[in-house]
Amino acid sequence: MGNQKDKNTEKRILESARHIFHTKGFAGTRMQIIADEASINKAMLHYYFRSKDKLFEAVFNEALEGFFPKILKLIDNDLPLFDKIDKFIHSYINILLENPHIPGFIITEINQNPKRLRNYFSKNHIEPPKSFANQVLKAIADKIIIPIDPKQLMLNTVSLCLFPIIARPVIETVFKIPENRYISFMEKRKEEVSIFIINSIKVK
Amino acid sequence: MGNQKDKNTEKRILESARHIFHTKGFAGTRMQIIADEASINKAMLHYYFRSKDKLFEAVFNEALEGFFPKILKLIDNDLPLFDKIDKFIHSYINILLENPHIPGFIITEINQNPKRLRNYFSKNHIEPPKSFANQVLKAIADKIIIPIDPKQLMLNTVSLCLFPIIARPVIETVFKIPENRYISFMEKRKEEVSIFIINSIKVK
DNA sequence: GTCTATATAACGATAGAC
DNA sequence: GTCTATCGTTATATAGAC
Repeated sequence: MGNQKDKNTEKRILESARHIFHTKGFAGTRMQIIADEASINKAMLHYYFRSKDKLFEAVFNEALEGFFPKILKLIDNDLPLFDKIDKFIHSYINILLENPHIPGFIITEINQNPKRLRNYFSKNHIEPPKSFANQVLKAIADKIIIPIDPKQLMLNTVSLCLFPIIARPVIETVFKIPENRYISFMEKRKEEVSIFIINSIKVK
Repeated sequence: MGNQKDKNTEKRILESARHIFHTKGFAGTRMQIIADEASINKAMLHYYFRSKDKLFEAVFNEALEGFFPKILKLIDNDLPLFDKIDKFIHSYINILLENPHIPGFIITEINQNPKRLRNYFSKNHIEPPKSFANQVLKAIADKIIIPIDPKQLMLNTVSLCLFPIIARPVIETVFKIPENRYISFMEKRKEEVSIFIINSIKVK
């Protein structure tokens, strides 16, 4: 049926567009390449999405909506602080290994147009999680961890997980890690980062 | 004199090309924009650098040569481990604040063509610093620090310094840090990162 | 909805006058 | 060495047949 075919074509276009935009960025993407990868005609892209800008917007919004809420959810639970951090790191790196190109894509495009993210955050009422900050401050008051700015702790955790994903080819070259061993390097890293962070803040 | 004017023009072109390539990347850069910013004609770009590729190569190689050697030098000294790490973090963040677009530029372009960096490393015989790894292993043996893979320690340190520079607009939005307070946020961060790392590895 | 063919604009690059 | 004018290509986008 027509309806069925529509969906399949639109889906195929979005899949290809995702792949190309994520890896090449907006400026590096050619509509022809997306069409080729979807095994359809270039004109179909415009039939379904009107313009390159509109197609990009679909892919970009999808990336934002599939990423930030998922991550903020990871620290929205009642676990004790150390368990929460440990679980966050493991889940976060898992998500990153499944979507290795999303963070670099978002950062690159936001660098080109910072307004985009601010609009998204204000439109969807996304807030930095106060519950986590309060939990950290309470742990400090209870002498469970040493004094630390919750923002810096959060940023440290994200940095340690995210940077090796974004800069993978650079790190492979500098540390001479073969391409096929990088996944296991990151698997091992989950535990190392978790220990590293908890060690740093724990009162002994 | 002709010679004097040559140098000035070539220099002006390179300055503009640097700025545009660093912020927009290769695919996002237009020769016309570089010419406009240098207040010269587009034809001059080709007179001095033949093609967009050649001009890019000049800017890119300059970025590599001005960055990796400078950083590797920061850990090539006889300081005790904790002093070395502390000094590295302060100097490294200083360099990054002076050249905030270089790391993102290098990472983006290397992601498009990983061979480039491998060629640069092998051609210039750049090696991961063994002296640092040995110093870490000795500190572990001497029970000064807890057991940790030197590569992971190095990667952790770089991640904590570099990621906030690369992802600046994202972090500003997520943590609601005003643009004009980001520099002081990073200034403060120097000390926090230093404490964070040394806390994590120190035997108490 | 899907294709081919084509319009239109932008970009990199060159020719030629000064 | 510097400019204007222009060529050749490639990119996005549309028209029109099926």
